[in-house]
Amino acid sequence: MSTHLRLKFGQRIRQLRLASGLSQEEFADHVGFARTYMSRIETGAANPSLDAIEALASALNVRVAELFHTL
Amino acid sequence: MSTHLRLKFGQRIRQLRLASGLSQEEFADHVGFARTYMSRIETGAANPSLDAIEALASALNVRVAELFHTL
DNA sequence: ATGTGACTTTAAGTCCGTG
DNA sequence: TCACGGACTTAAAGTCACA
Repeated sequence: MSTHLRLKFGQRIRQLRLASGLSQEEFADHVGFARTYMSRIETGAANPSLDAIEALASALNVRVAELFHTL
Repeated sequence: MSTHLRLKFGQRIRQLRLASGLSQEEFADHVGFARTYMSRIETGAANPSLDAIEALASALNVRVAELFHTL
């Protein structure tokens, strides 16, 4: 039940989102997610599906594998 | 709505599961999933969560990033 | 040994708000 | 601008029967 990965994943998403210069809400709109859901993803509270992970990677212009390289 | 990734992900899981010499049912037991759910994952019908993906990687003794390297 | 349909239970994901 | 909560709605997760 390790929430490690969710936490690290969220931190990674935030890192890349900040690098893109977007606010959480702007980015959420871009991905097509609710802003509250983006918050929960970045804080590690959410457990996103593969489709959701793919949407995040796509919005960040990186491949899914790159989201996990550092973890 | 691209199911591409789910399909490719399922194929990758099946590839690694077969390489380990386990049947779908044996592997499902090892991961802690229902056999029918494993079938859906491998066929791309299921949209597994990050926690589920982590459990699969763990059972296969690979890092999550490795599951996505080839996709 | 695997895929699928029909089903129930749990959690993902949305939308309203607050500090 | 973001974290967090409550009350939703939709889909993931798991069970069972059958081909």
